Amino acid sequence: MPRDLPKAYDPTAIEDKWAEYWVSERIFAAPTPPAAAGPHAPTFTMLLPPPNVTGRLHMGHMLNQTEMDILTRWHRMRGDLSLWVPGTDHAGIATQMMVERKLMDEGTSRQQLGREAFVERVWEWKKEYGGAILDQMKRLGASVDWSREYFTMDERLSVAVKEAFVRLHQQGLIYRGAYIVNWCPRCQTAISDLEVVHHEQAGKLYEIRYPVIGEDGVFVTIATTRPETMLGDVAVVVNPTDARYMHLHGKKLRLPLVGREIPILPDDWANPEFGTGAVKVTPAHDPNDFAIAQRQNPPWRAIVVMDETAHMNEAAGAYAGLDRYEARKRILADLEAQGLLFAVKDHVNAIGKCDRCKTVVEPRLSTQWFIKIQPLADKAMEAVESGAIRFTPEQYKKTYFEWMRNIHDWCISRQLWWGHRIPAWHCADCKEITVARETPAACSHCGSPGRPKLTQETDVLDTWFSSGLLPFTVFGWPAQTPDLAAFYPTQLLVTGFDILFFWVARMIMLGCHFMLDVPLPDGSKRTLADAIPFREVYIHALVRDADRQKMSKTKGNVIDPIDIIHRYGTDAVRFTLASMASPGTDIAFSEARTEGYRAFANKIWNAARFIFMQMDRAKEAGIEVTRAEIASSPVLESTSPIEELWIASRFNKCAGNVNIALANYRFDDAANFLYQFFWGEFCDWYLEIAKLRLDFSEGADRSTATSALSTLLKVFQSALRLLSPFMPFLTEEIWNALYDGRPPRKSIAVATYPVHQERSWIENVTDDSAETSMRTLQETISGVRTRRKELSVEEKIAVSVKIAAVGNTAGTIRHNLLIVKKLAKVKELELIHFNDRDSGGKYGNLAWHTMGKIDIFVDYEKPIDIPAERDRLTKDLAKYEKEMQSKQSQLQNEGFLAKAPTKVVEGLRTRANELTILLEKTRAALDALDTVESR
RNA sequence: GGGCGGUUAGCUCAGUUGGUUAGAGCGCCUGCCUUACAAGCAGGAAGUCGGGGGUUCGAGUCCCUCACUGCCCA
Repeated sequence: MPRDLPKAYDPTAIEDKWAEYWVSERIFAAPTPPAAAGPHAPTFTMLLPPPNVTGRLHMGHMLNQTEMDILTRWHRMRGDLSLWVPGTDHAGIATQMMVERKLMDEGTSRQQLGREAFVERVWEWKKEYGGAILDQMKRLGASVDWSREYFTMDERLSVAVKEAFVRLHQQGLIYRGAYIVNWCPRCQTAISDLEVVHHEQAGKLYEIRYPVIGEDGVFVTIATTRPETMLGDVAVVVNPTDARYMHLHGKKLRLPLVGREIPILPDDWANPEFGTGAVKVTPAHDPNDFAIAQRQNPPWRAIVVMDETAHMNEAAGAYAGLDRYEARKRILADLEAQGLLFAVKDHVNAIGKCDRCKTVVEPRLSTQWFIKIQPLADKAMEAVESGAIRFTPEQYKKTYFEWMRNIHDWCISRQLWWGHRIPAWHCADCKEITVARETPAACSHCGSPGRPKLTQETDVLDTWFSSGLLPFTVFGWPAQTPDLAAFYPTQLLVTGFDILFFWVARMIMLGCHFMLDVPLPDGSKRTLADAIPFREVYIHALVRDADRQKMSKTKGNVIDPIDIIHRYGTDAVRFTLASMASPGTDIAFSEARTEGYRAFANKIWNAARFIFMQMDRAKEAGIEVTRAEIASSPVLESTSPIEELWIASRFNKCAGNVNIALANYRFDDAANFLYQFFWGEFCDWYLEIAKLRLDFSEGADRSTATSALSTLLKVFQSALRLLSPFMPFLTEEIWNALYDGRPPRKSIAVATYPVHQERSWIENVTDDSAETSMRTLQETISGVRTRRKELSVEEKIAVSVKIAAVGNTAGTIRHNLLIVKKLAKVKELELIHFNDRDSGGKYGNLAWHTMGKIDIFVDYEKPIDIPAERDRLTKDLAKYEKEMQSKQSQLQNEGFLAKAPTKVVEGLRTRANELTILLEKTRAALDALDTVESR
């Protein structure tokens, strides 16, 4: 491991190397704790929301994984048994589509291949391309346990899915029946409510006249947005209170174009305000109409007028074979010709499209499998209500309850070939269904032999059914494995709100349902609080582009994380996402910020270079800090140099803050604390001051230099550990280099995470005193620098300075004269007593800057820019006067004095006193200017 | 139609149970190649906290209202 690092940080040169190292060395493998060994370290377990096998890494994944990785690395370094389980999802529709497209290119189709061969082809496809997204994950440095990688179609998971289905069926929670479902005519399968996206579209509302039978020239005019479905009408309903139609209750209508007689019925669904108040009822093609038909319990049957591809079927008579939209045109033309099209009005209606392929969904009556969801939802609500599962941000709890309360039975069957085939067999003899774990030998109803008589259900299960089981199936359920005992319930789920219902809610429902039956490791009965799949849910926001636009392929504003990583490095991208990830707020991903954080990485890189240079210089002088010493904590005493006491104190506070921030999912705060510490404190002040002692040349005080270097190394390696979960690559590289390639652990990722307790570094000193003193020095140095700038003193020129300060402050400056002189470029520094200062007289010919407790007089022979100086002072004066006014009015307010806490009142008084001095001095300075001018 | 958010510096965002002078990054202005870093250093400017009203000694923060805007569900 060479210590001669290149001048500029080049992430590409190191990241691949470490990504591979972590995987090949199995740094992140979490072994099953031995069952008999009694209590083990606390576990931190998390499931990776499985990406689709067809997927490619996008910014959302990267945010999600960055957050999970930071948390996992944090827990791991804190000593928890940390397990992050990766895997992919077989994504029924998406994957099937992908392979079908390929087959089309080859001039064949899945129908030609047949089911078995097709599924074989999908497996081949998966083998070849399915690992792409996980390979991308490896590049991110995601600290998952690769030995536990799963795929939802794996044999062991398939067995579990079957088991879950059979149990639910036995429990009467799965039923099969003819209901209206969302049907995608392109995918040719049923899809669940959640897979339909609604959006508004400008459409038309057609008013059509249905003749009343037996009353010549009398019509009921119905309003519909989808006239083609009228072919399947079985009734017209009107609101029972609607006076316009009361006399027609029980009468019949002649359905135009078809000629069928249909009844007029009263039903509350009909809204007198909407359209004409009369609603046609097409139970086979509209969910509301289906509900009406069920309510009305009619003697007639629903009439399906379209086929699976949304073309009109033979029931549509003359329109058979037409596409639904073509049929609409023809029907409208025919109605018009017959004078039955009463009106066409503009109308905005919400239409549902297939989430996957964006085809307009056709509600369709078909036979499907459903889960009776209410019993599961009840437990799932209780789990959250009782606080067993906690949401962050909390507001998502409301959304969750809202959905759970209005939940509908879940259609879990899909007319696909790729997926978990439903373990049910149809009997050719008795038409009954046998549900079983294995292919049954005989029909469980009539006993007909399996082979020729029983055929397996062709439908497969919704992909989300299997992913909903993952929190326990990945650990071996239904078997009671040591893994399940050790790792269930998992601690946390990190995900986007877009799958709150799809996945999160279903995991909670299924977890609470199935795991309640699994006893706890000690054999006792499990309660709901331990049946839950995870104890916390952290929901992150959406990653948008820099202009807050949603990323989409059509807009062409998709940011490819891999591309960004190539340009800025993984660490910088991770840090960007972390720093912007404040709960509940979407992230407008800004390259400018990534650039800034690449600069941050570079800053640390160069701090490392500087430190290594010092080590080399020390070595040349025969001084070597041992690896063991670097790895230890600094030992500081009250006599230690101020910058060491200070940086130790700041580091402790930073460590404390970062830990607290992470515990609260405040990735943004954590990132900002680290940024501020490394750059604003460690580099800007500590390193600069430490330089004054780091002199290993002949004749220099080598013990001082050695001690300074030793502390520097210790603080630096501690800080690297603190940063590591956020910038794992950079810190790994530098940490290894720091130990000359022989670090105390295999990876910084398994080193100890700093916590606030390292305050014991400075047991003998109150850190506050160090911080107060250091603040004085910083203010003094900044004050001189500001004053130098105001006077346009060239940076190279060292100036003479007089400083007037009160007791403690003066003492601090006196004890650290060298620091002030070096950092503020001062050649002579004279401390004068605060009371001796005389702005108008003694030092009137010197420029000065005032800060309330410290007055700084910079001696500079160049003439003062009087107008500029007057401008500045006048501005200051106005500012102080304004503030003083508000302070005084508050201090004169009796209500305030009586009711405000003493601390606040005292603070105000102190500030008022300070302002008095500032005002006085500013006025005096202005007067002095006049004097100077008049000379 | 029902529900939930958001509006703070030029941009993107923090701002805890109401409390002293509202913060950060990027950008902007000025000056520096001070050998760890120009992906840098030093200094600086910039906000009537969406409008209005109320509660309070005190409101970016709590309440009401209006405007604009985003999302979820139907």
